[in-house]
Amino acid sequence: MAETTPRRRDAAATRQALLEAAARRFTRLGYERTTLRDIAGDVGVNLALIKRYFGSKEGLLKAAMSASPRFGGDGERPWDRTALADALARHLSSDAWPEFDEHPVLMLLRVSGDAQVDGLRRQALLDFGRKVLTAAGHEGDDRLLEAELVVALGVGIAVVRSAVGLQPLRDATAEQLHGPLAAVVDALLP
Amino acid sequence: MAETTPRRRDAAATRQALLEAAARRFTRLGYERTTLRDIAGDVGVNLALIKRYFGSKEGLLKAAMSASPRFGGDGERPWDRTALADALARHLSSDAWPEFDEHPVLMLLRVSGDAQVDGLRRQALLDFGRKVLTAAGHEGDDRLLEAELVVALGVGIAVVRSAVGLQPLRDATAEQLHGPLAAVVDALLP
DNA sequence: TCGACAAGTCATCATATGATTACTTGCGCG
DNA sequence: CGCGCAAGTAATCATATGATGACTTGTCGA
Repeated sequence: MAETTPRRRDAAATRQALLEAAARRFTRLGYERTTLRDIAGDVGVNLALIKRYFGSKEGLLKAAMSASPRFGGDGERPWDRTALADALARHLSSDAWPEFDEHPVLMLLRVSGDAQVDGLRRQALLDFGRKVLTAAGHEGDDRLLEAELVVALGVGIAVVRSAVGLQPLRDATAEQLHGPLAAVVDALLP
Repeated sequence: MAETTPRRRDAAATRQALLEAAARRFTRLGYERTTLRDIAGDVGVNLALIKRYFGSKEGLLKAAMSASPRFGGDGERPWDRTALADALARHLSSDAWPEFDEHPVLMLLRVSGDAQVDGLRRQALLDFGRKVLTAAGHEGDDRLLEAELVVALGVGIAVVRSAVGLQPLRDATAEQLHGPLAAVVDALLP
């Protein structure tokens, strides 16, 4: 958690480091249990800087959520039918997130209260559902419920792995998850 | 939330009322955001009583978690294969929990930190997984991963419904859920 | 070189909240 | 009736934490 290079007065780098430390703590501990002091401490910087850059704790949260990676968000190609189960298995396996309590989805859930934050969270999951739907080759909204069940399964896996650490799910590899997940996708969105 | 009958100095009733108010708040808001003052206020009683009966906030949480109903816990008959999807659909539909943020499962998740609490939570989900397994007619542990995926789906549905309120899942009835859930169970535990 | 401005720190405040101890009051039993 | 005890209250403390405004210092351009 301590910084590696002393980071000589570089606002952009400091800002970035704060965002990362914040994301880690919000994800692991949730909003209330992470303190600004701890985040500042992680980065090796003074508490007051957070106010300078993000205005408030809520502001920091929003920034961290906006910067957080999303399911199949970034460089990832649009999924097709077979890639869907694949991507799910990869993102949710212990391979991808050995630190089982740092999965980005968890930040969406551990946090609440502010309406704008709720919006971010909601949008992320809506996007994910939409993505599932098109990956499965359904264009209309007639299978939206089923798509949301796939989303729910993804969320549930992340939660169960992290918050509860249930075996054998906690240590399942992408390969082990792939079969069952493909079966579920086929069953729900044939 | 205010009490209905004035409740004349009845320790048992007061204790019970505290447990219920606590469960509601812990479930909706999580551990940190619920305050002892608010719980005491709900019941119309002084803060110090909580200490008297439960020792501490943690103690109250443990008591509330132990008293909370479980998936297929109480009077419910052991499930068989067909009853499983049925029970899942019922417990997770908007029929059963129109107050979508009061589902008992959520208390398991919103809370963390203490080892003993983690144990309670873990045990509840383990029991649930075991129950799924036997309901599906699998005796050994060879399909434990699949059973846990069913558990994860249940958890995920509750989370998505409550924390995010995603449509159409949020308003799905037991009837609407039954088909897809039965399909998933069949796919995972044939 | 040096001075201005952004980057960063310090000290302090206000408040919410859990804990705790001493007190009061209603109820039932003899 | 009245007394003793459990049920309940009041007042107060300690502390953690977010917010803030005034201060210090490093860096970079002219």
